[in-house]
Amino acid sequence: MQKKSPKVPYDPKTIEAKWQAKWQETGIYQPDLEIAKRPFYNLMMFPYPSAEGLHVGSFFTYGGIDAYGRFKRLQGYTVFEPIGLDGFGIHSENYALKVGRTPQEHAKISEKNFYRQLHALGNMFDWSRKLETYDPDYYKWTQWLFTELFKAGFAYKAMAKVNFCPSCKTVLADEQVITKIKDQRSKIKDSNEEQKVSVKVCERCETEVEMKNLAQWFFRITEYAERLLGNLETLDWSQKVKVAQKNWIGKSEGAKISFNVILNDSEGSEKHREDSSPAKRGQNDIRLSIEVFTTRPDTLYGATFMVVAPEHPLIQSILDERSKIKDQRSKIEEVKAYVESATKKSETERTEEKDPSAGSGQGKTGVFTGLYVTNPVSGEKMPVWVADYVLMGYGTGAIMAVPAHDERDFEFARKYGLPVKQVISPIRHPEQREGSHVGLPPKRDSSSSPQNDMQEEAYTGVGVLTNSGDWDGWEMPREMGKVLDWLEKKGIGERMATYHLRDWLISRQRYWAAPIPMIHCAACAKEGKSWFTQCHSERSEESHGSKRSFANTQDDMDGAMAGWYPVPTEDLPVLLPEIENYRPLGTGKAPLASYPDFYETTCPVCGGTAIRETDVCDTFLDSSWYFLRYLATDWPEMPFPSLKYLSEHSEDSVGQRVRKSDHLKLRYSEFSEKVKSRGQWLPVTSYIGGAEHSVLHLLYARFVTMVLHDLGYLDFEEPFTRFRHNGLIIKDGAKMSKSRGNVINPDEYVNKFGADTLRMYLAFVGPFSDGGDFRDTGIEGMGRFLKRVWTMLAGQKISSIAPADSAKRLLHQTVAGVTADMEELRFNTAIAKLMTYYNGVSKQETLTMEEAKAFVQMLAPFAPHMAEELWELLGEQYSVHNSHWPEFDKQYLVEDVVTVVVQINGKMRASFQDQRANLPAGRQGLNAQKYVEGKARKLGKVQKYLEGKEVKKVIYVPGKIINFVT
RNA sequence: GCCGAGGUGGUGGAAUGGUAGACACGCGGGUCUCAAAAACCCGUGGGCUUUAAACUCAUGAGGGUUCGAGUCCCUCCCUCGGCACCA
Repeated sequence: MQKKSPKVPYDPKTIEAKWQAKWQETGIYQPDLEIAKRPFYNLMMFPYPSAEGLHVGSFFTYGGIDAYGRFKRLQGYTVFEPIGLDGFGIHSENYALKVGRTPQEHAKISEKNFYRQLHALGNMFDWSRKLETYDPDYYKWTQWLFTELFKAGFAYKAMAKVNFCPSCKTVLADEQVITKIKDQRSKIKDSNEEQKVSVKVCERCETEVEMKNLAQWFFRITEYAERLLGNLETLDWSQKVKVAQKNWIGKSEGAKISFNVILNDSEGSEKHREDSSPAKRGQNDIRLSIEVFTTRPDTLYGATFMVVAPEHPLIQSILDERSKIKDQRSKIEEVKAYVESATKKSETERTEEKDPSAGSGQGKTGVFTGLYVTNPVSGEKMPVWVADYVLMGYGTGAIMAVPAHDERDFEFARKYGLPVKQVISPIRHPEQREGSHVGLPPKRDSSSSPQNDMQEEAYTGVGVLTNSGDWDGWEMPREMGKVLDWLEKKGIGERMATYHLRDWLISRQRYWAAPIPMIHCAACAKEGKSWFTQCHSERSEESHGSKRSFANTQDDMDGAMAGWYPVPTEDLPVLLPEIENYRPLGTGKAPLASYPDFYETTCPVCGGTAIRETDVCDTFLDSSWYFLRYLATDWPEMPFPSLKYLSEHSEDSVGQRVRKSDHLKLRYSEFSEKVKSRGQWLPVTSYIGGAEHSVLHLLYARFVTMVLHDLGYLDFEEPFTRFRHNGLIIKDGAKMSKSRGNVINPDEYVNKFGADTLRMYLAFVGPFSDGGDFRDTGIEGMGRFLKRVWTMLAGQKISSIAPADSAKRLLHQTVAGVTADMEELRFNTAIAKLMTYYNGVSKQETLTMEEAKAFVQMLAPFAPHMAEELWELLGEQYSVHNSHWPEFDKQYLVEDVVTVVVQINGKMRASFQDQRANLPAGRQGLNAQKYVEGKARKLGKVQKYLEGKEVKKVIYVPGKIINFVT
């Protein structure tokens, strides 16, 4: 091949500016959302605009996702690739505070910086449809979403023990609290030991969270626990993320069992009962039993005591009654003191003291309440204890303790000398060993012999029930169903599942977020009026006659939500006012609570004075629906393409009730077709983002989509058909952040090497789904590669003749390999194949047009600017991104099908088949003869060992059977 | 403790059960140059060997299945991520 130097040297700066301008000008990345053929919604998680701007990690992620989108585009899809900013939130607010600007001012600055960097990256973003969550045109609909959730009974305000970050001065959702293992000096006096302590900290600032009792807004995400779990199976998502969600939802199946409280064991309560009027007694009867949740109802006969959480309401009321009895007073005081101290402790303290793995002292604490319950199956009397190892927030807040078969109960029983009763005896399968279809052998065989009640530890393995009346001999857990049936038949218990998932705590006591669009009217509250009593009926059938029955929450809502009204849609958005002091207060109140101008308003129902909610929304609400908004950023009248919304708000909808709203001028006939067409983009075809959002954003987005579906606004219930996670680029083993001072700004690399080189380098350096530690050794190598490609293609005479067969084979094999890699987001190996291809092609005598074009097309996803320039130099029409991904012909993939047979003395000893096409990339250039011989040698070696003979020769004929002559 | 993902040269990392280390970085040598940089060419897991060929040992450790194992199975060790008094 003759090397000619190109007329122009490779100048990424000029090239990149030129093509970015041209893309913008021609609008090739702005698909018409209403006539798109083969729509492909290529979504990436929009960035949270921090002060430091994008770092190389974002280039790694966004560049990779864009490469995938461009690949899809070249495959003939109409790709919609939007971008925006998730700009509300603490991070920006803190930064604004630090530099003494308002968040609004800061947002403007960082917006400019982010969009500049995102432009420089050269992605095929549709810049005509960007959005920012702090834009009133956006958060108007975030607020609308809140009100819709409220109206459907999914939002409620309640007192709850919530996580509070003293540094961020706001409450946090459960999902925003993470457990950290810290090395800490022991808090125990006179101990200087370093010990590992697990601490609950704020996800953002890693400050240890406190528990506070505050009135907060929640979303009933728990209502959807079962569906969120069940649907996971149907989703094409990274396994990793599915597992994380499954764990977070944390379903355990078991039974709810009622235990009757024994009241006649003391005169006092007997007397109390006699005093009671029949009506009051009826009330008492409800309180006379305590429900527990257990996953091991089979061990019910082994339940020897009961433990309730310190916060358990039942215990509180029973204590109140008992305190009337004189001789119980000291007991009561003891219990009260315990409950008080336990509830005061932080979650961390509670677990810290009792976590045996933390190495600290004698585990669990608790006190006897003086109460007894009856074991419903054995009839035995069981003392009721209160202990903080039982959590109010899980199950029913009360457990039946089966010390023989539960490690925690065992520990507690041993400490307080409570009885232990063995009811499971391990199965010994002597001859079952082989065909055993029943699970595992007992975990510990050394430990507890079942006959011995003086156990050393709890036996939690499988086994057969003993000492259990009718149940004796049933095998657990295989025959658990029999136990449940039995309990349900007798009315003692019923099947029940509990979930780790808690309701989504949505309110925040900060400033830079969407105000919660709720109004509280004290006058209405007094009269017990609420939105549910005043406004609900008028829209109940049409709006909420969905699949879900709202009846169960309805009653609660009427009472608990007295005085609360959502801001009417036509009054949205509730604008976030620019206030002077937006610093968080730390009092449990938000900054807006200091601004009467903001919160003073009138009641939408009675017209009296009322107060706005001053808490703001969790920013995860902003991001839970943004992918819907991208499709309607040009529609101020509608949150997202939704026929239901349109029909409710249009003025001339056929067969629909006409709604008169001054600001809504939608015409049904005009919009319905558009809405339908745009709806074809949903659900999102491909979503790619960080795995760190497994249980935050991704779960919330699923929840919100499900609600919108059930309310009729969407016709699908899962937002993201396919989700893949990208890896995280870290620096020196830690996440990049300004506080750590390890942020790598991509700007300098873009300036020095160009965006193409940086994109390609980042994509090449490691697997997309893993990420890794950033280092720039080797980026020059990628620069060299692109320069060489440039030199070859820009300076070379391209021959118009068809490539030779061997060249064609190399090309088609590369195309096949790269195509497969792109589909699976294996960008690093795709690029390696392109480099191998270059190495092969650069040694050829001539480069044909077919080869050059295909090469440029395959390069285009990674180096989009340079590919455009080369495409032009090849004399092709703008744009390479409008061309078509190269095809490959299978006939070139299968070079030789060889069957190798090893025969010794005419007897077949071994065989294998091999197709050159199936060889991995690096081996495709190998000489077939050599390859087969190499394998044969190995085979021969084995035969030599077996037969003592030597393989002397290999006969190899392409496409034919090979015989080894011995 | 439970769940998940891993452990391959000096480095990042390749390998549908079929020549382990593709591709790249780095390093060594060379061409060009007064010299350097750039560019280009050659080499580059260990052992053995002047070189080459050939041989041989190598994918955390140890077993197993197979004609053949980095890949599949079992046991163990280690690293990273998630969850955790969840009844």
